[in-house]
Amino acid sequence: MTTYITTPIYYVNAMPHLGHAYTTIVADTYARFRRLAGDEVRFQTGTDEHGEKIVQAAEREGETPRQYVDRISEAFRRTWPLLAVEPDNFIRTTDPGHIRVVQEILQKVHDSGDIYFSEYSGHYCQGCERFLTEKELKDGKCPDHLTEPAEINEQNYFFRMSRYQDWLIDHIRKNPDFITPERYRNEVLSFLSEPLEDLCISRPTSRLTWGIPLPFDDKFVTYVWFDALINYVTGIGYPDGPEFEKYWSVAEHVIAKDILKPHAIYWPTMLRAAGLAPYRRLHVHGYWNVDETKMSKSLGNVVRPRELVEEYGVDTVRYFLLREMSFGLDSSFSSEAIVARQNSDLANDLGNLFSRVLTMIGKYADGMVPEADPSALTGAEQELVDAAEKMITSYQEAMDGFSFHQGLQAVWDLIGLLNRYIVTNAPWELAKDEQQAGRLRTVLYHLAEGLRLIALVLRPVMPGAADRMAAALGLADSMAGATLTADGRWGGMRAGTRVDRGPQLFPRLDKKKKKPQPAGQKTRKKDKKSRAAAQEELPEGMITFDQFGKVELRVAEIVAAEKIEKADRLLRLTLRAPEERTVVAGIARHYRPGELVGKRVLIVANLKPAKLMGVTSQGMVLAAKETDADGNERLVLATVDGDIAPGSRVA
RNA sequence: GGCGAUGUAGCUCAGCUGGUUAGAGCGCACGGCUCAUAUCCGUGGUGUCCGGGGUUCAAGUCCCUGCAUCGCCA
Repeated sequence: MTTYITTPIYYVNAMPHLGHAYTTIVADTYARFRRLAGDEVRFQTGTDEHGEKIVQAAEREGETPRQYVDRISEAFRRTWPLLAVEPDNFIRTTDPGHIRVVQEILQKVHDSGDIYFSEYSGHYCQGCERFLTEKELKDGKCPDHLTEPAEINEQNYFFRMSRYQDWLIDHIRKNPDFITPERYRNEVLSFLSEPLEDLCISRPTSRLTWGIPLPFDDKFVTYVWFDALINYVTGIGYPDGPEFEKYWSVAEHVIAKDILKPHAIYWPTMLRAAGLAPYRRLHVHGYWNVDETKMSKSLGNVVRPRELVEEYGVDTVRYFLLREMSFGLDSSFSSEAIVARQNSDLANDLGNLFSRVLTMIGKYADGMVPEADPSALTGAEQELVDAAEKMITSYQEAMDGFSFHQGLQAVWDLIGLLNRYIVTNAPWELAKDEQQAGRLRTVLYHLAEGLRLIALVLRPVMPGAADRMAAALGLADSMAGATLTADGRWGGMRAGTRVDRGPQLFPRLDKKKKKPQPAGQKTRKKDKKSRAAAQEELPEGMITFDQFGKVELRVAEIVAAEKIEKADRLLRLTLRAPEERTVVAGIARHYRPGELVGKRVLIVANLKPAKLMGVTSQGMVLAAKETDADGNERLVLATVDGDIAPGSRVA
């Protein structure tokens, strides 16, 4: 059996965050799981590097697009080892091999008549990198970017996607697991119940040059999605590499729900038009909310994988993400939740189980796994063996269906049973009685064997911790090449194996140890008593709801903006909130005055006025600050998600 | 506005094609053990299964309707 698993290639206009980390860890875990099941596996990730937004981002950073994409792509590449993610291939859409294949496919689809030239006019939004329909506009502006789209009348190439609509509907209906979980399959079918429009796949070079030139018309470059999706086949050597034959028929993609449409609709129809088979499965997951709200730059609650690993360790992070989220649904991320998982699941249940078993083998069996005494077997052992085999089966089913949380639950059921088995059989009592020596050896053997199976199935999820478990069990060498078929059944532990307790697998974490919370998070409702208590011993860096309430935040509309002479980072803004006021903001390096007018921003309205470069500032504009790996700062104004009157209070 | 999903214990969620006193984990309370990372084991409680109608011998589970939240589409 073979497996080909991919993550999306990540758009390099932002640094890696929790969402990227989750998708990639899922794919890595699945790759490791399939290898454990005996498959030959190919796992690919990479970066998507063309398009207008990249050009703009590069400009902001004062770099050429090439320098910029090299830098960010490298940041992604360097992130994966921190998460114990080991892809077989890291593809970039700026790789010459990829570019060549994209052009070949375009030519092929063009030759077969599925690409045509047509005139198009409409409202083009730069932020969205696409034309907006009349109905999408709000007050003549793009609802997402609050900017007025440009009226553009241009000629472009279109992919005849509509031609494959019926085929696609049929294919999805006939293959229930083509798109999973089911909710997303339904969503796609519902979308397909309306006539599909053809896809505009070109951008004129007059507007954009950072892209792959169309092979049949050098006055155009390729639309990013038509370019990016093709990475899944170029990465395995399409058209004539041997790997392509081997892996394409079993291709599985993992994505987040925001890019469902390109993957469920554009991509299969593109493949069909190019004469290629569709991928086998598409796995769609939800979002991580951070402290109950969406993760976004403007809220300043973006979670960085590097920081997580530094704080909790890679195994805990992987375990938490896979255990906490029901694949497909949204989930909440918080430091409390991860600490709770670490302490109760990893330290108390699993870590402590290893510790107590290994100590007892040390004390009662000279540190060597004893041989079970067949004459001392009871129903308890049978129950344990049955449960272990059942665990392996449900684990495999769950992992294969991307139900990682259920797979882990099955493992923890066995961990619970082993802990109970210890208590009911009380080896410390057996050790006191010579007559019970056979019984003691039997119990200890069964415990060691249970641990072996647990270490085995945890390898895909927590590779590092599983290695440490294997080492403690004296199985460091044999575990490395283990498979579920050969080693996933009861009885693989050899009597006489020397065990070594080693250091704690998972230390307990102090619950109070916690980062300062980002501003704006919801305060938990508490009764009066505990709220009063909270005031007395407030964790460092936290404020009470009342204290927060003293800050008067408001929405303000920027009506004018101009540079302040001699100050290279200050702008004088005239705001309506709803009264007119002047605010000095240190954003001159990040925004040009012209692009600010009309924006609705958030301000602190009751800040004591202050003079900056001779101008009195009546308040403060909120912006999120980001510092990248190289220490470059970037400011993004905090704004509101929708149309609301200037002066509205923010609470 | 159209389509869809979700709404179950303090929290996070399981409950397949309707069938005995509605479940798990965490948290909480009490008890037990001592091999163990103040860990583990046992016991316990609370639920208008979102509201309102209906079908049925029987509904958290099906139908209608309302509310709330979210998503996709326009």
